[in-house]
Amino acid sequence: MKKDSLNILPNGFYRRPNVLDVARDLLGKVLCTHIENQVCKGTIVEVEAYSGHNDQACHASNGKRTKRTEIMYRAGGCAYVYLCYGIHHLFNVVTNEEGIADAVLIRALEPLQGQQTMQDRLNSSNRMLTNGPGILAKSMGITTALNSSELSAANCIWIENGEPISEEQQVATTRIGVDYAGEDAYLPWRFYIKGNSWVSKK
DNA sequence: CGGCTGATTCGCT
DNA sequence: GCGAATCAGCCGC
Repeated sequence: MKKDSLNILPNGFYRRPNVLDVARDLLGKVLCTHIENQVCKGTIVEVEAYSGHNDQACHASNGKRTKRTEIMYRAGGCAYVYLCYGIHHLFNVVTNEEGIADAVLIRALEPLQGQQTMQDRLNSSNRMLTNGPGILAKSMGITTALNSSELSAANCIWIENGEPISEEQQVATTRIGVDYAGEDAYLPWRFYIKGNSWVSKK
C-alpha cells in the first residue's frame, strides 16, 4: 500500500519540550497501523500526558529506570507499548528530547478505516471498537511487539495529520486510574474532544 | 521467593 | 457493582 510521506508527522512534532503541547496537538491526528497485511486508521479523540519530571503517575517518575521504562528516555517519536494488568497492551508516544522520560497515552480513537478488521480482532460483537486504551490497542493490532517502533518510519505504525482541533473543542481534566499518584492524580493532563462519542467513559 | 499492585476490560451477580 | 484475568516491578522475609 502507498503511504503519503508528506502526511506523516515528523520527529520534530514529538520532540518539542512540553509534553502537554504534544498531547493537545495529537487530538484530531490519525493513528495508523499496518499489521498482518491489514491497514487500520482512527482519529485520536482522547489522550493523557505523563512526565518523567515531577509526575508520580509516570512509570519513569523521579528518573526511575527499568527495562520497561528505558524506552521512555529515548528521543521523541517512538512507541512505548506496555502490558497492563497482565492482559491489556497500552500504546504511548514517547516525546521530548533523549534523556527526558515524557510520553502521551492514546486513550481513545474514532475509527476511520478497517473497522471490519478491528471487529474481527476483538472477537466480539461489541460496537465500541476503540473507546478505551486497552481495547483500541487490541482493535488496531498493537502489542508489545511494536514497542520502540519509530513512528516517523511509518513501517507498521505511524501517525498522520488530520483535521485541526480548535481550543474550544478541547477539554482538559484529570487522568483516569492514577489514584496511586497522590497530589499528581489531580493534574489536568487528560485531554479529549468535546462531545465526541468515542471518548472513554468515567 | 511470596505477595501485592496496577495508565483495564468483561462477564456475572 | 464486584471480581477475574495474569504479568512486570517492587518490597519484605
